[in-house]
Amino acid sequence: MPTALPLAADACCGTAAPGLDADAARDAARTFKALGDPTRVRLLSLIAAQETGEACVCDLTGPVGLSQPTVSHHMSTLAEAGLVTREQRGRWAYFRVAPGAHDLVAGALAATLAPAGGAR
Amino acid sequence: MPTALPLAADACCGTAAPGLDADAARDAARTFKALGDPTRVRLLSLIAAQETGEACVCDLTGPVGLSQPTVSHHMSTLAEAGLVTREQRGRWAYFRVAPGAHDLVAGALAATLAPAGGAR
DNA sequence: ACGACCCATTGACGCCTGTCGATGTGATGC
DNA sequence: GCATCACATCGACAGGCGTCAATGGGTCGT
Repeated sequence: MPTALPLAADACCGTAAPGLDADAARDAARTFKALGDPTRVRLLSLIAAQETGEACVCDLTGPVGLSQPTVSHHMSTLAEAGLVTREQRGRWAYFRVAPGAHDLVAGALAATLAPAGGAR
Repeated sequence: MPTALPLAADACCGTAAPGLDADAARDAARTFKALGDPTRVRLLSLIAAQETGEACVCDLTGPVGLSQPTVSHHMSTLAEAGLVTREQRGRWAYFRVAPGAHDLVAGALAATLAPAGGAR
């Protein structure tokens, strides 16, 4: 719309190094956003804390104190973010922390804090 | 509401290891939530990409293409999360990535994925 | 075959959040 | 002193998100 003026970048503003491009930022934010809810953090930690490394939904509704559809919804979010994997085994759906979950988050963090690769 | 039944946790649900407590989960989620927006990720990466390691608001409004109040609001969010520090120097406010920003996020991640400390 | 069970999906509701324009507060420069 | 600049705050609005009750779709046991 009609904001053609550059808004007076006078004394300040040297326009130096550009950070992440919009795509990379959106990607990193999507990963972080999936962890941006206390319930999801708790769900993920619950799964990680299991001896077997896996848990079904009915294992999780109790500890978090939420309804089954809500937990299912959160698990969908986590799965879509690539943080957990879902395996349908018979009647139950077993979730486990995705193998690359840690690297996924760590990578997003590294990309954010060291956009130039750290070696520039 | 007559829902006195415990909802029948029959075959499944062994109630095994408890993950993070609610407080720790809320704390970790708060950190991740601050990074859960593409704009904030970009702002953070922009600051980190500066040669001097610092940037003022007017350095940031241009690259992200948002209004000054919006950028200021996001910076407040990042500062409140402990990810950036604000230093008022004369007329300008210089932001830089907080010294412990990386550890803050990495710690939250570790707490989430290894609630038992990995050694339990 | 039928009921019981686990889970996902749908529809709806309230709150939180990202965004902007307008205004206020300090500091700088003439 | 007064205009100008940089930034924060306020008020308002739209969209997204978390939550639940109700329903549907597979699977196991009898």
